[in-house]
Amino acid sequence: METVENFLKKINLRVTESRVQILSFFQDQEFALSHADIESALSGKFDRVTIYRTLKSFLEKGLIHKVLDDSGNLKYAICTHSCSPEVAKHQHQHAHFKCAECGLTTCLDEVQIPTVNLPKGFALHESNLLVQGICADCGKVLSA
Amino acid sequence: METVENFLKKINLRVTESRVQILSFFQDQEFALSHADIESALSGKFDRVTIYRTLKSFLEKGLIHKVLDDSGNLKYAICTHSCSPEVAKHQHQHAHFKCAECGLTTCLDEVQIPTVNLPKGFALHESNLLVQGICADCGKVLSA
DNA sequence: CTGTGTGCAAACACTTTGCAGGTGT
DNA sequence: ACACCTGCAAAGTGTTTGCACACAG
Repeated sequence: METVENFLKKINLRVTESRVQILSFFQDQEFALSHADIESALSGKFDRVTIYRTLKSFLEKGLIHKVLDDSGNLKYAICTHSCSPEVAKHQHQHAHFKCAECGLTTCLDEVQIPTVNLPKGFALHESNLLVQGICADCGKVLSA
Repeated sequence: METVENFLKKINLRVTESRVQILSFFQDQEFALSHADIESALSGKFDRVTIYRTLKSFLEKGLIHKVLDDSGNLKYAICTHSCSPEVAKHQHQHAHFKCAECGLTTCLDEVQIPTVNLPKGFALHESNLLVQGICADCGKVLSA
């Protein structure tokens, strides 16, 4: 078992209150989080700017990854074991589902993104698949 | 052969200078365009706000579709024949490639996005696949 | 002690809204 | 003539930067 504190140390980030709380929040959540989500969840405890900077350093260390959104507001989700921070340039193959009704975005760990055949000379870094629709919970409410 | 003017009439949009020029620009481009791209290409001819509103009405009419971007800035691309504006809710299955070096985003028409198996009760509306890497042109320059 | 992180203020960038006047049909 | 579209101004929202102080190592 790995504490959040040890995890931060391991990747050479100083253990500060905001990092611990934000990272813990990511671990508790099963949904992708936007800056606004974090800000309101930790309401008032930290400055907006600190949250921006914390997200940026987590991104650089490979702790979290971007989750695309069709509204233009990026979200972030914690990297699973498959994205180890040790590897500088690891391949991300992320699939996510966003519900148009409740707006929540979940990771679809089981979905395999096929390797696309790029034209000659193209190099692949990363693939992101965003599936949009209505989740089971919202579907029930809508049809009721 | 279909003129831009006739196309606009067919979908019940008034034929105005800004719509004609923006739609023509989309047709001429093989890349997805952001609001800023359009603004600078048509520099000064139209107000920023007009461009926002034009994009919005094109979107509503199904003339263009959103293209996801990992920078948070949405881009747009013209819908091909497969997205007819007549169909109110047509399935979009778009795959795009974005070059990390030049930043250009191209449609990958030939790539098939597999239908993902969603959990029970989930309804699918749309799938977007964004593949990122280095395009052939930038690859040459970088290795030179 | 030293370098990094934080909070505050301000700048900057992006998008939306209200309104008056102009234009397409 | 009438409804719709445009431009301008302003407000709203999201993000970045500079600087002084605080804190982790």
